[in-house]
Amino acid sequence: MADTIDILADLTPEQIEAVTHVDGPLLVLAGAGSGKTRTITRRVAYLVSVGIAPVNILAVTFTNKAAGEMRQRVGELLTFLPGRQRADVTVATFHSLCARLLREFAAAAGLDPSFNILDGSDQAKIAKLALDRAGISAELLPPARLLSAISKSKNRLQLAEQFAAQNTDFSSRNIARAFAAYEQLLKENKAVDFDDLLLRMAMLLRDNAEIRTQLQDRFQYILIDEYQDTNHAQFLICHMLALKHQNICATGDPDQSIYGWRGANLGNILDFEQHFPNAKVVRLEQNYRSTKTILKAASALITNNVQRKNKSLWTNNEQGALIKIIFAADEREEARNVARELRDMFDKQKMRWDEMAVLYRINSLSRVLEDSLMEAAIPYQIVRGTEFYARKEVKDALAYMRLLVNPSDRVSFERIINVPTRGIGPGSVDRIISFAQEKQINLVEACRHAQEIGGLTKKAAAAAVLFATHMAACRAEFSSLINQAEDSSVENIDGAEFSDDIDDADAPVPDFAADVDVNEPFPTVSASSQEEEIGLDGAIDADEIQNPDSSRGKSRSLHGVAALMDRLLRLFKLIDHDKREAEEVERVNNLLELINVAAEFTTQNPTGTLTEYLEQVTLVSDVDKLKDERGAVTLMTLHAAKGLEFPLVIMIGLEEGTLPMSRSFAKSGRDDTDMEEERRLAFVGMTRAKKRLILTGALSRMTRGYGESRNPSRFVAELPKDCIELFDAFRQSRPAGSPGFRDNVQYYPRRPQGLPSVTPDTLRGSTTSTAAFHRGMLVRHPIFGVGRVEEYFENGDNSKAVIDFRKVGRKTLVIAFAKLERLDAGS
DNA sequence: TGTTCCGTGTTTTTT
DNA sequence: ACACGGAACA
Repeated sequence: MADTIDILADLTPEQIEAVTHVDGPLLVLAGAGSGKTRTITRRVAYLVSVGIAPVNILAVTFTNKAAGEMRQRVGELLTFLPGRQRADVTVATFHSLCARLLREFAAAAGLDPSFNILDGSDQAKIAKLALDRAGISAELLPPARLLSAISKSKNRLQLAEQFAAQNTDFSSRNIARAFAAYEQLLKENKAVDFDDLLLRMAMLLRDNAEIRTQLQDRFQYILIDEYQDTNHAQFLICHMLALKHQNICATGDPDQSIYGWRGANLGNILDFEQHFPNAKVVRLEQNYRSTKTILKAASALITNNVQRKNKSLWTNNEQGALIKIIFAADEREEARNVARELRDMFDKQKMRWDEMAVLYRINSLSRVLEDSLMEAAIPYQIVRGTEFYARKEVKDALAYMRLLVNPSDRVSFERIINVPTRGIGPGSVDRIISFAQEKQINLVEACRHAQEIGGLTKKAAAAAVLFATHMAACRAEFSSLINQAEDSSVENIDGAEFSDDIDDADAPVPDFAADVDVNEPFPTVSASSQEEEIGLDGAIDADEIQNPDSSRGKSRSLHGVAALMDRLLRLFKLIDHDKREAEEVERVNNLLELINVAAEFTTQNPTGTLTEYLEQVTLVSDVDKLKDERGAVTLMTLHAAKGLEFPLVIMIGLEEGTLPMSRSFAKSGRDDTDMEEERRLAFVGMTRAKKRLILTGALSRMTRGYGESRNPSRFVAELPKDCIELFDAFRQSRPAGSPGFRDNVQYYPRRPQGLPSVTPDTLRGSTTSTAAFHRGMLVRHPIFGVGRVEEYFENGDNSKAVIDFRKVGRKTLVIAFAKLERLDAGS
């Protein structure tokens, strides 16, 4: 029926073996860069081509981005199928798959189908509350330690009770009590954490034979990617799903296991053949990605791990350049070295910015780097922890939606009941919450009856009632989007409950709200048009928002979640038009962007509910949002880089204490499991590089304000001498026993004092006159956008200006390199 | 009640 | 050095 020629085109014999193995367990041990993604994608297509129904195929990936890409590629390969069926293959991450199934089987899992999924910061809040409730001080048991203990326990499918039974020492008894309080709080909030998604799914499969059989028959062919990073709960889930039909295909690479700290169990992949007898094993050892030099160095490094299955990667690629190793005096100089190397690659090797990446062990290392990249006018994008969905205004807006779906969500309620400030202080909030608990009603319901709550000020009570009224209005208007919450609380709902006519009668929009034009949507902004929306005086034009695009003819109307969000922002006045500071402009832009995300969601998912939307935004990770941004260097952690590749990779912070991290130093008498994971992390980083690899470090690094002296990483010393060239800033002798560079040391030319780090070559093309700047004038920077000059220091070629950029805040720039464009004369 | 300022802890890595 | 939470003030 299908064109299997196409599906098997340009695959190696080993890859074909993996692709065409249809029935029975299969383990694909795929070395770095061995074409694994391609192999499993083709395998899905192959299964369909031999007549297996797409609905019976489940592919589990590590990130949502990987899932999206696979869905797309599989779709492209399945052109022989009608479009409708192409989308029937389930491609998901473990977490999103479990979330989906737990909603489907909520009753059996003992969950409310509209449960919230807590993100990291919500989890931390709950942990603090739990400690509070259990009467344990945060210094006796730090919230982070509690959370890690809970997470470990849940990975083993143990809840508070079993934890208490198994651990009886003093510290564990405290943890057990806090754990129980934590679980109680989750229940009250109708919330689950990330680990719960896995644990509850595993328990459901274990305890409910009927559902287990049903899902086994639904997912007859299962593919699991990045199998080396699965934890015990995930193992149990795939094991139970695959038990009946035994068609499980696991792919992974033990040498790339870097999530042991999160409970990943290397035994899952190492013992696959014991778990699934008669498993076929295919090894992919040819590397298509890197040069011989890079591959040789990475292989040499990983050979130092003892707990390891031997494996030899090889490649037909060119020999390639030596790996540069550059050590600097301190982290600022290291950052300048990085900027110069990037610039060189761009200027001399004609490499595009988006072909380069800088990788580091911990997020905090990106700070200095950003400064020097800005100074050198190198465009970059950062994939990091504090990003879009962690922004306060974004979390606030999402909390409104969560509360709408789930009026018992205390975390969201506490977050936004007084945002924007409406006179309901902490005391009033406590009273409302207690009232809700007493009367066994949800929090929004409690607000509706605020007049009956003793101890509230008139203002607070009125505000609470109004809040409830607005919530009810939204709920009514968008009932078709929100239905799941009703499902659980109302028995045998008839359709009329959700019909439109109930809106006005049940929950009228209060009159006073008429001053907000609730029917006029915000303009949706695309990234490119955002700049235009910002007036030169630094504030978004309120009229632009209120009367969007009438002049452009087509007035776009918002649908689905985007429309709901738009309504929420207006109804609850989440955008303050009076504040006209740069900060507020950014807030507004973030919220507009959030509307865009919602609109996008509705486009891709026309029948998507609010719950599904919220789930998506909670489960996306940083890497998922990594855009293929043309013309920007990518900065990210080594963990985030897994699965990616770049022609040039620069790894920074190659020091003892940073990579490897100091906590991984072998404790006396223990094995060095942690150290081996650090080595794998370095291995993953190195094998991301296709053409060029540069490793850098600093001999002194600022930590908590003061400089600490550092030694070069042992991993550098483990690289074969004929693969590397050393550059060393200083002749300093190093402490005995530290890996040193006594042989063949070339010295990096030191930068003359007082000169900027970037070579004068970079000045070519810059036509900026340094004399033309003064306080108050508006300028545009190619990367940071528009800003106002706050201070200007004239100093010849080294003139600097402090500029307050609307988007990125205040920066100090060297005029000669910053390529600033004058916008007006200022005032 | 809301805002500002100061002292404290904080840095692994993430679904 | 920085961000956050608590205390003091408006």
